[in-house]
Parts: sequence; C-alpha cells; structure tokens
Amino acid sequence: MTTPTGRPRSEQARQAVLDAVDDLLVEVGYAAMTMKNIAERAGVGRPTVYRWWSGKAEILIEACTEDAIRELATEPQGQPREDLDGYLVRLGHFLTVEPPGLAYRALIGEAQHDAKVAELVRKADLLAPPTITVLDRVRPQSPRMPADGVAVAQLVGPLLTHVLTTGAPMADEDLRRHAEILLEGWR
Amino acid sequence: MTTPTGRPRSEQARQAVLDAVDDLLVEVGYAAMTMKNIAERAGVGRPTVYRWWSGKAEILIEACTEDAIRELATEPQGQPREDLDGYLVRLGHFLTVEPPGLAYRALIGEAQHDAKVAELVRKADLLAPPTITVLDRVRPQSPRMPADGVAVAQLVGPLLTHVLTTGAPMADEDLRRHAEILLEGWR
Amino acid sequence: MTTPTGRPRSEQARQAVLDAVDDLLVEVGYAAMTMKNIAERAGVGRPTVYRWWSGKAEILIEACTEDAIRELATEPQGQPREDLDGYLVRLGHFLTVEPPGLAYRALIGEAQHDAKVAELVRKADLLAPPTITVLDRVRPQSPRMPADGVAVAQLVGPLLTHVLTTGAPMADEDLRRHAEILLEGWR
Amino acid sequence: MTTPTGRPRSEQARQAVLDAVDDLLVEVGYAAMTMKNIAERAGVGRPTVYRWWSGKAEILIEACTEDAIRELATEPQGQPREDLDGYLVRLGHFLTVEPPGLAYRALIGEAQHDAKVAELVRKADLLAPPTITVLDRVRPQSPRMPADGVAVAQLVGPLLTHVLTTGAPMADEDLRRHAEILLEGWR
DNA sequence: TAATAATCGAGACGGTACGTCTTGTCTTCGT
DNA sequence: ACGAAGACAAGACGTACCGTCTCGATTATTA
Repeated sequence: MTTPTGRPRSEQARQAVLDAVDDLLVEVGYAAMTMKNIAERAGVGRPTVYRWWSGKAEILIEACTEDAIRELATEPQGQPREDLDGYLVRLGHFLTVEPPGLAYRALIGEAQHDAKVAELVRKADLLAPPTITVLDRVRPQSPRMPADGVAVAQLVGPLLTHVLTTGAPMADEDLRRHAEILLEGWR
Repeated sequence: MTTPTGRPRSEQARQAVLDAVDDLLVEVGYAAMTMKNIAERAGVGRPTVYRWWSGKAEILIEACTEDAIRELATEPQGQPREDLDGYLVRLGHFLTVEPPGLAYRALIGEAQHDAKVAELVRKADLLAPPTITVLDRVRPQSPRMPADGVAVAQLVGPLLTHVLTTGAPMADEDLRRHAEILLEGWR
Repeated sequence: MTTPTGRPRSEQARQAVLDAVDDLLVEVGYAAMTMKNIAERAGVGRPTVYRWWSGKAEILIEACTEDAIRELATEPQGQPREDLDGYLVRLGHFLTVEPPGLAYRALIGEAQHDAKVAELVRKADLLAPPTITVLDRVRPQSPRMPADGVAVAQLVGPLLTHVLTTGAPMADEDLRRHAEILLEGWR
Repeated sequence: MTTPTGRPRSEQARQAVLDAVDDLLVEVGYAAMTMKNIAERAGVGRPTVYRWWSGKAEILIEACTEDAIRELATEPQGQPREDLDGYLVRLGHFLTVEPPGLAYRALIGEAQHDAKVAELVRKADLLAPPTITVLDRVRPQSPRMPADGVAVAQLVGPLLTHVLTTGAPMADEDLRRHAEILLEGWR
C-alpha cells in the first residue's frame, strides 16, 4: 500500500471544470467548446484540465452521466402502453431539449470520429439502465420480449435514430404507434 | 441572362477532390481529414476546394450519396422474414465495414455538432429509399405496418443505434429476433 | 531557374514585425518580449513570425543591425586622442542608452545561452566597422597598432566589458585615460 | 535576540542543489537548466529551492564564485610580459572551457536581461581579485598603470569581449601582442 | 518528555509562452 | 475567369516551466 504524497487533487477545481462544461455546452454548443475556454471559464489552469481529462468528451461524459440517469426516471403508469409511451416522450424531450441529452448526442457524434470516445460512450451505455427499468414494468405482459440488449434497442433505437438523423423528436402520435406495435410483437 | 465567361470549372479538379476524400476517409479517418490535406491529396489549390464546397462534410456527402443507395440494394427473398433479415445483415455490414457506410456514420456524428451538416444529413436521408424498397416487399403480409417514416425507424433504428453507440453491428441472431418481432407486431 | 509561385511575402508584415520588436524592446525589455506579444503587437499571425524568423534574437538582429552602424558614425576630430576619446564616449552612450545598443547587449547576452544566437552575433560583428573607421584615422600616428581584430578589441573591449558586467558606462575620465595609454602603446 | 526555533535548514539539501547546478550546467547548459530540473536532480522539493534562492542565476553564482578565484590563481613568472601573458592564456581557457568560466559567461549573459542578476554579477566582480593579483606583480615596472578599475578593464576587457562576442578565446599570439602594448603604454 | 515550529519531499495549483496546426481568405502568376 | 501555389490573420492545440500552495512526515529546540 502506498500513501499518496504531495498536494491532493482539488475537488473545487474538479467541480469548477464540470460546471464550466455544463454551462458552455448550453451557451456555445459542443463544437465551439474548447479545452482553452473550458479552463478559462472554470478559472483553472489549462494543464490542470489536461492532468485529469484527455479531452472535452471525457469531461462531458463525467459531467452528464449521473444527471442522465436521474432525469430519465419515470413514474410507473397504470398500463404497459402508457409506461412505454410516457418514457419515449420523456426520452424525446431529454434528447432534444435537456443539456445532458444534448451532451449525450454530442458524445455519440464524437464517437464516430474518435475511437477513444467511442469506448467511453460504449461503457457509459447511458440509456440502458433507465430503459430497462421501464421494460421491467411491462415484462409481465410481454412474455416474448427478447433479452435486454435487443429489447432496449427495439424500444429506443427508432427514436434515437430519428433524433440523430433529423435533430427533432418523433411525433407523439408516432411514438404511441411504435410502442403499441412493439407490445403486440412481444405479446 | 449572363453567359459565363472566363475559364470554366474544371471537372477534373472536382473529381480529384471527391476521390481524395474517398481515399483519405479510408486511410486516416474522418477526424484527421482536413480541408488542407484534401486539397493537397487532390493536387488542387485550397481556395478551389472552398469555392465549391463549404467543408469536408459537404464533400463527403457528395462523394458517398450515390454509392450508398446502390450498395444497399438487395434481391427479394422468398419469405418476408428473410427479406428483412437479409437487409439488416447487409445494413450492419454496410455501416461497420464499407467506406460509404462509415462516411454516413461520420456525417451523422458531425451533424450533432454542426447544424449545417445536420441539414445535409436530414435531406440526404440515405437509408430511407433502400429501406422502403424492402418494406414494400413485406407490406402485403403486414397490414398494420405504420407509415413509411415510422416503419423505417422501427426496422433500422435499433441496428443503427447499436452501431452508433457501440461501433459494432448487432449479432445476426438478434437481428433475426428483431425482424421476427416486428413482423409479428405488423401482422 | 524557378519562378516563385504563390502569394509573395508581405513586406508590410515584415516591417510591422521589425517595428514591433523595436517598440517592445524599449517598452518591456528583452526578457519580457515574447514571440506571442511580438506577433500581437505587429498585428500579424504567429505562424507568420515563425515562418521568417526562428526566434526573437533573429528578429532583433535584423531590426538593429543597420541602425547600429549609422548611429556609431562620428565626425573626425583634430587630434588622435580626441578621435578615440569621442568615439568611446559615443559608444558608451550607445551601449547604455540607445535602443540598438541595448539590443546588441541583449543579443550578446542571449549568445551565451544559445549557440545559434552566438553565431548570429559573431557574423554581425556590429562594432567592428565603425570602430575600424575611427582606428583608420589614428593609424598614421600609431605605427605599432596591431591588426584590426586586436586593435578593435583593445579599444572597445574594456568599455564593452565594463558595460556588460556593471550595466554602466565607464567614466569619461577613465575613457580618456584608456585612450591615452593605448595611443602610447601603439606609438 | 531571537534564537531560531524549528527544524534548521538542511545543509545536505543546500549542497545537493549546488552540486545539481554544477552538473546540469555541464550536461545541458544554462538555457536548458530550469528550477524544476535542478530540484529533481538534487532530489529536493521545488519550494526548498525557492526558499533559499530566487532563481538559477543566484544558485549558479553561489556555486561557482569560490571556484573561480581559486582556479585563476597563477604563479608569478620571471618577466612582467610573461606574467600578463600567462594570465591571459589561463583566463582564455577558463572562459571557454572550464565550467566556472562558462557559468560566469552565462551569468553575464543573463545580466543583460535581468537587472537582479546584473546586480549579482556587479557585486561578485569575479575577475577583479585574481587580475589585480597579477597586476600587482607588474606594477613596479609600470608606473603609469591607471587605477585598478581601469587597469583591470584594459587587461581583460579585450579578451572577455572577444570571448563573449565570438565564443572563442583570442589567439595566443594576439594575447601576447596585447600584453606587450599595454606594458608599453603603462611604462 | 512533550509541544512547538520551521523544515523537508512531493506534487497539484493558476498562469502563460512555446512552436505547430488548421481554418478560411487573400494575392499573384499562368492557363 | 478560373486554376495552383502559397502567404496571410486568427486562434486552438497539447506541453513545458513558472512560482505558489498544500499536504504529511521529519527534526530540532524550548518548555
């Protein structure tokens, strides 16, 4: 066992960087966010940022992971269709309006250009936990629902794809139709 | 009416740029591809590139659009499930191995950071035409299949999402399961 | 023969950089002068500075060489002693007050740390030409005056050394004494 | 009167720093010597270095002052010319080959950029003591030799200037000529 | 024999210059 | 008028060192 020596990491600096990234994402967007202005906004030296994160993607994923899970929690509804439906509407809003959702999209985007970010996104697998929570509610009425991996993809894939390729959420009506068909297929 | 005077645009230069982009995408990837090295690789002045395209995304979309549609065409199979299934396998390969597929993913990625690219991607809507072709084949046996927009999303969304978030295609077995459930839901 | 192609070097940018260095040397001194603030002061991109000069020493030597020769020119005096004496006083002032003289000292200083600068300083040999001009005037009365290299060193060496090690010029009285002794030794 | 309490200064740390500076000067040169690598080389914390010295120049002057005086001591020769001559050859070697001599040149160089270092160099006045020792030997035969300040400058100035501006010592032949002329002037 | 206090090595901190890179524009000459 | 070549201003990149700070641990002196 080695006792760490030297000055300990400043939790204040860490939090300032995470907050700065949150703010900048909203204010200027992912593309215009640079390691330089993150450091300046956080009131932190640039090397301090590089000491703990290798790029803006890594900071962003740390900044938004917890938020995402919390924000996607939904109350159980009476009916399976309402459960799925409500969740999809919630998710559509998350991905097109809320900062952590926009951050997640930016990260998926970056992942297509950078293998390191791809690995981070793959590991974070942000949507799986809240989606599985919802799926578990409808599982009793859906005996043919496939394994989690496939079921999650079936539920959120169409919506996520639509958002990523058009920038807009699917119409509520279409989401309802989608949920209905899936439930039918899983029955 | 103005008859253009002076030296006309060089078709040779245009083609050299498109070829350079194709090559560079494979050799160095989207991120490392710059307007500078595109121009150098094409043996063309940088201003010539900027004169006709506004950025690498625009060049790329011009370079790969036609290819995509052609490469995703599939032969009709005997059974609906085999039609969908074969197409999905083909699409998985396209998105993870073939250059136009990788280019499309890169463009979707860039679209998350750049509204102008998002617009290009939205307009190109690369996957819809070949997907609709396939859907039309199974439509007779799928009376409850929703409108094209939703149906396309339901079919390819789970796969595309999986590729974009993990970098790998879905397992063939999972694709089969997915097609089966959808057909059930559409029946 | 190769005709140079592309946009030619901007003489305006070159002059702006040389002027900026002159100004900054006076305003903030050699140590605080950086490639960054030279570029900013000149209203020029940093790469433009690096394209033509490798460091501030190289810019400075280009900026002050011509000035130096011109500023050290002295009128012939009636007497040999007055010729040497007047020149030494002039040189003391040059080295302790005038910008090109301060620049030259800074360059000699830098030369002790950087072999490349040392080479530049060696080649410029700023003091030799004006000093030889003066020596030529007293040569008729100084038959034993040694070769230029040694004579220049004997005349200006004591003063330059004094300035470099104390920052101040030698007292006029001491300069007079020095010139007198040298003339005696050369007679 | 206050007797200092607390842990006393570590003489071991002080010596380690001085040794590290000596080594680094030879190994990497003055320019590449940083407070950081001095501390690392000495196996000492950076604040410990800053606690006792304000910069590398200050350390260097402490590290080499004593050496210089000792190393420049020369045996009395029979003849005045041989006394001066031998000393000048010795000094040329000192300034171009021996570490303390190189350190002294580096300090004179730094002094042109930094007033604080200039003050240190001015106070150390490294060459005066050994030079005066030699001058005293020839004073009996040199009734017109001026005051120490001027005489020292006259003797070593030409050589030091030559070394500082060219990096090389003067030719032995030229040194001999120089000494001869000075003695003539002082007679 | 404690308590006190200044030192020590280690290393993170905010700051800033470094020299390189790419961006998109411009200028020049040749086609 | 368009082509290539390449210089231009701008500014982010990631690294290095600066001098300061905050640690826990050590080492004398003082009480």
